[in-house]
Amino acid sequence: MAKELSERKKRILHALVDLYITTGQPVSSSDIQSKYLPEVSSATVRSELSALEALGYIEQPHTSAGRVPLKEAYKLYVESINSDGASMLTDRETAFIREKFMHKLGQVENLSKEAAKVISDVTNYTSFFIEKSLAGIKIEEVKLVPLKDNRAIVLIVTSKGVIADNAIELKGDVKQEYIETASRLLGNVFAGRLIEDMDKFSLDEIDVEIQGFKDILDEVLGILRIYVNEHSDDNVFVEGALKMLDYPEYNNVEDAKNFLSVISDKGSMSELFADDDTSIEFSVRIGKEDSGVDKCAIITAAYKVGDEVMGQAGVIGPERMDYKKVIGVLDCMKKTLSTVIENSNDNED
Amino acid sequence: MAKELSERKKRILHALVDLYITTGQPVSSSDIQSKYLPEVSSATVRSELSALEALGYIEQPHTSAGRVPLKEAYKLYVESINSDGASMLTDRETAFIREKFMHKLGQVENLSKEAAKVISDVTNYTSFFIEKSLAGIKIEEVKLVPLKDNRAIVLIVTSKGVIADNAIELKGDVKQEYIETASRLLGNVFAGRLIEDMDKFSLDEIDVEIQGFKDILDEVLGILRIYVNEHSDDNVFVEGALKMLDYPEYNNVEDAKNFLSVISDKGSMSELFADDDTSIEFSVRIGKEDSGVDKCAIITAAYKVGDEVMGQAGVIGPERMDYKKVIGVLDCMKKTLSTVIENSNDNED
DNA sequence: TGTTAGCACTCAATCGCATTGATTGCTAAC
DNA sequence: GTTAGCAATCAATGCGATTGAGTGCTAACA
Repeated sequence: MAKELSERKKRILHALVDLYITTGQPVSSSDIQSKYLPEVSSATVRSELSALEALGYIEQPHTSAGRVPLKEAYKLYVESINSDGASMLTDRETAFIREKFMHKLGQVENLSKEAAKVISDVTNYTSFFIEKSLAGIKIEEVKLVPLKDNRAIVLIVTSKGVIADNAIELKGDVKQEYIETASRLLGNVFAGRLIEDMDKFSLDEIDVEIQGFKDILDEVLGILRIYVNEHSDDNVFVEGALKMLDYPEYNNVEDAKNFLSVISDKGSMSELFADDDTSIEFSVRIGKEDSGVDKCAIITAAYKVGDEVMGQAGVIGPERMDYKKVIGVLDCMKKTLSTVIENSNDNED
Repeated sequence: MAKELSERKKRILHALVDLYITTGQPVSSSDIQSKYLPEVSSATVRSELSALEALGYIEQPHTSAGRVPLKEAYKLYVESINSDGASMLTDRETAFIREKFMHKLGQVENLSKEAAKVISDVTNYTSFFIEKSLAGIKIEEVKLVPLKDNRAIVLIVTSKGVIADNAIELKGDVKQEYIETASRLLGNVFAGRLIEDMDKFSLDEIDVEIQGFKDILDEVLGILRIYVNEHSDDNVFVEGALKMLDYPEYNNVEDAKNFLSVISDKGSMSELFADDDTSIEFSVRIGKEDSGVDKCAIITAAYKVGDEVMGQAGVIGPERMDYKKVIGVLDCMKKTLSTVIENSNDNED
């Protein structure tokens, strides 16, 4: 990438990618000339294309075919879109996204899934949403609720819902008073803490009036730890996985199968994005060889509430995808989601 | 089906299906003759095949090709397997299934999912498990747990876990005594009832000491109803969906896509089996035209605990699938699962 | 009457070959 | 530096010939 390309080369490259994105076919010099550069001849375009090919931006599938963009060409194309800045969605599309979420207030449960669905619906590509599942969830209260037969339930109220999985066994004499003291104590110890910290939290720090309650504190901590371990995997929502099969790039069963198997495995999905730099707003990756989703481009956006990264949303599509639109949708979704979340936080408090 | 086929016709038909299942190619008269009926000539087989074709058991894709079984042929084939009775699994396979579940005791949570996975792993076909989600779940206790700020949580303990989703707002003065009475009352009213009945349960039947508690009873009933509505859909677990793409029947993207879209939609899956007669142990359906999974055979088994149908497990594969093995696996799974469930019930009580 | 060998017939699949058409690279002129 | 013109290239398409697997039919046989 040493030198800057001439302005005309840039225009030709941009035109080529544009055409290739819409048609999926190798682009000929005359296509470019007639639709994008009527002021010069196709022969001129041809010589420019030769140069661009030598520079590694494009290639020919075979001698008598048009040109196809390579990764470097896409990168340049995406850059130019990003710097463009104009809104890339129609009003109708923006409205569609807004509307989908505005009446979803309160049901934060499936927000991520819904977001993935909307992204996929609007873009017509496969989309995903990776939710950092435990980030920022705070314990509000801990209660001990006695049941029959000397059993009790530990009720853990968090900022995002109630955990009340396990019934625990209480030994010996269970007085009302014991329950109350234990409840109060549990509240004191755990309330206000982040649930994700429970993994490395130690009871040694606390030693106020735990005579006789050590067991139960241990048990609750155990429950919390199990919960953290079981839920620490990121939640991955994939929507529209089958849409990829509509694009000719995946028109053979072998590739399709490979794509779907990566896409539907949460493990490999989390992995695929584990090393993403979430400080960057949008990241575009084109043709990550080793990933198993070869021949794909992946656009991701980091979603934050305050400074905390809540998750990543993104789109997986063919390299020749409609980058403008996708980035537009992710951006719109970002704004809409943060409005929704802020509102719902306000409502809750 | 008016007349019984001659013994030789049956043998030939069975041979044809056998061969077709393993090769996937049209079967010729000489194939059958050399591998299954060496005592006659291929010409004889040919005339028998002619007859079988006239009877609608088989057909030729084109004049100069071998024969391919039709639905009726498969049905007969499956019948003969069923009446066969011999165990159709290797010891190794049986052991594999057993082993997978024996150390899963207690984690009844994902049993259905795991079952589907094992079935798919052993058979190498797409498998599914449809779990009647609410069948037989009984409410054991209902408690009201006060939180801060005049809120409270309704804790519903069932035979299969705890429901504690919603915090409700209590109005006015909340005394300890009120909570206790309400808790007791809620227990009296709801304990012992089946959760699936809550949809049509009415409070009118009860009118003991509900002065002042009508509101809270209504609210709890509301929570239960919402729960029933949200969970009344059957849980559908599909495993190995992509395995179908390994078979040449689904070697074109269009069909593959169609298959996957049916398979991955819980709604259409439940629908597909809604009208199944669950009193039959195994049901085999070959080529259900209208279902969207054309060109498939579906084998299902009903899973019961006592008399209650807990779910249906099954396999979806190409019509020419290894019926012996699949039925064997479903049968083995059936036995293994009922052992596991009985044991885990014993442990619990 | 059922079975068999032999042979002609059929037809999908494959191969080879010529044709087409899109597109380029090159060259010579502007 | 740009352009028109032209030969060269090569995937794709179409078409006819060939192949071969497999059948159906017929006549002879047990």
